Amino acid sequence: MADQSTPDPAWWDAWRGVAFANARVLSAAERTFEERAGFSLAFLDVLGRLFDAPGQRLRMQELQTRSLFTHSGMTRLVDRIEEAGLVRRERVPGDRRGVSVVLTTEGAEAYESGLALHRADIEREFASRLTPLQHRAVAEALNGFWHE
Amino acid sequence: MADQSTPDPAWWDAWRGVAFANARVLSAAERTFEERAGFSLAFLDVLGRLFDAPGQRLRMQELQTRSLFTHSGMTRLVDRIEEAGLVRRERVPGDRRGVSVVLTTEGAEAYESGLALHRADIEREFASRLTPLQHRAVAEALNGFWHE
DNA sequence: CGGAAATGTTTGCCTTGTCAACTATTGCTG
DNA sequence: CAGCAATAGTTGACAAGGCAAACATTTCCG
Repeated sequence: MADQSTPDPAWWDAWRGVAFANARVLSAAERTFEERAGFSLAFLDVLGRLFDAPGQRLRMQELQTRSLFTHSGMTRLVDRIEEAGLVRRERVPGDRRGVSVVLTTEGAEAYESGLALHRADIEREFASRLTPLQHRAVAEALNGFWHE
Repeated sequence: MADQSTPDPAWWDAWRGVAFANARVLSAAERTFEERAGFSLAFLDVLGRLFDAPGQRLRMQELQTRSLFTHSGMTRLVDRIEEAGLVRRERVPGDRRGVSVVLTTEGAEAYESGLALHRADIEREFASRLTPLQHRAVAEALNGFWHE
């Protein structure tokens, strides 16, 4: 059996905090985002990766590894974003298997305005509950997770 | 437009850290959990709420607000857990609308062994990457999210 | 008391995401 | 350069979750 004498070490509380904060904040932020922005947070995430990429384009593969979707999930997500006119698929010169996903002008605009909305939501639901000191401590402790 | 001169304040980095850590850790932990434990992390979450509840039972409503599912989602999740024999629905005496979800003996056992597995995964994927000081800092900063 | 509003839960329909299998293309190795 | 493994991406079948409406029961209130 598990060791009952160490019920909740600090790392467990830290993890619970992360899991709960993420779930609560995201579900609050997601609730109204779509109707205000016209698209979902999943779209925003993909648009952001493309926005920050050189040439505002990425291969499907890179999109898959940077965000947390499975292969087929990303195919269909990009399908929907493409239908909305925010990205466009292009053949990769020199590799006929590959596809580049390219941000359109409307996509870039949608991203910028969507991001502003989303940041305001996060500021209200998340940032306002922590002190500046806590912001820095959390950022410093967790920033290893989004590069590796 | 948004103020371009404050690109990424600390609270934004803190939020990105939370969101990314959650996604990465959870997807790594989820990958093999089901085959080892015999049930999903969603099950584990529900079983845990029941395990900690007085009488190891909760109304659907309480289950819904404590975990982060919508109403209809919880109905069907409990359906599946019940099919697996880990919980049982009982009528609430005095309110014929209500249902209590009660942990079975197998459910309690499944929870305890599942939790041990899960904690080992979290220790490996999350805890081992932070210092004890960081554990405490993150726990202290975020623990407001799982009580409110 | 009788009907309207509130509460507790489930159901129907649809969207989203996953897994495994499939097609197409490229790279490696003998 | 033949053949086989690896890479890139899509598809089909299906599971899981969301929203709104439905249903059943209880409470409120004139």
